Amino acid sequence: MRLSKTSEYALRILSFMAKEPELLYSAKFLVEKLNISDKYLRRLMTNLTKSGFIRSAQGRDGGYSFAKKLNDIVLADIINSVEGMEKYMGCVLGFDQCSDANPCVMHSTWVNVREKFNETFQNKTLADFNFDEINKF
Amino acid sequence: MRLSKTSEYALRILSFMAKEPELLYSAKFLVEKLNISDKYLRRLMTNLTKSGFIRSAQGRDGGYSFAKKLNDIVLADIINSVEGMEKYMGCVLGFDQCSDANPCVMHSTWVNVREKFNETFQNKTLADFNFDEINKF
DNA sequence: ATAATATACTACAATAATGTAGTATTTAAA
DNA sequence: TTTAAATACTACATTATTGTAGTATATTAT
Repeated sequence: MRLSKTSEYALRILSFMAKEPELLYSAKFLVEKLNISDKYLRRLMTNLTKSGFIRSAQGRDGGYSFAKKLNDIVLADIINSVEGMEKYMGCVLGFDQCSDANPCVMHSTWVNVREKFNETFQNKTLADFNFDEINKF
Repeated sequence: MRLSKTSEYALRILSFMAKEPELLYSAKFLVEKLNISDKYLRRLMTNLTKSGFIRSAQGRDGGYSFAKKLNDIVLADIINSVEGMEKYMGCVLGFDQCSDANPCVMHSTWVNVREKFNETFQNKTLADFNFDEINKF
């Protein structure tokens, strides 16, 4: 029930950009706004660019902008691009061999919770958030 | 959507003991069965004893047994005793200041997922698992 | 040309989480 | 009284995650 900083940051960056999806955002500007260290953010931007969510414009006045429509950017795909959803889909008791066919005692209970997460992240895109409401972050 | 090893182990130990809740389990036996290092397990047992889930019988032929009825052992309380549920209840974007009153853009979506986890762990006790089924772990 | 901004590396530092080692003491069955 | 098994510490080792530093090169508006 917690994502890694890497996943948090990736979502934080893209959801921030999604508020004004037509703009071009410099790494410098994002660093100032999002409280993420410069090098860490740039490393993530490289991943997100390679994964095709954003494109980079090099040279003076360059920066990053969306390479896809917001409704084509699925949250689970963002996680996958920076570290992989599987990381979050393991057995609650930590048994590697646990599966539907070979379940631990808490398997069905946990699958229930886990699928709520998975479905939400598979079904939500960046277009599904209402940026007009008074959201501070 | 992932618990720490500490939480995993605590649940692993207690759910193992719950299969035969009347028995006394030595630390040595649990270590052999559960693939958790000796010192780490003992440290956890001390926590779980202090929290009142189990009691320790010292001396020769000692070990651990339940100090409560299984239906009084709530999963969330186990997590709380070893590290705290709050750890799993934070903002998905990692904003400390994010709250119902002061939400991030993904707040309502995340609360939805988070509460599924929270409710499940607040409502399930060790008595709610069917140990008669063919669960390998 | 210069300046701002990007890419692409490599390497190291700091912190948090997990795991291991050791030593001394207490308890209670046999 | 001996012994197995507990408590209660302290300290260190390993690994993973997160964060920082530096250097070299490419791109494009001005």
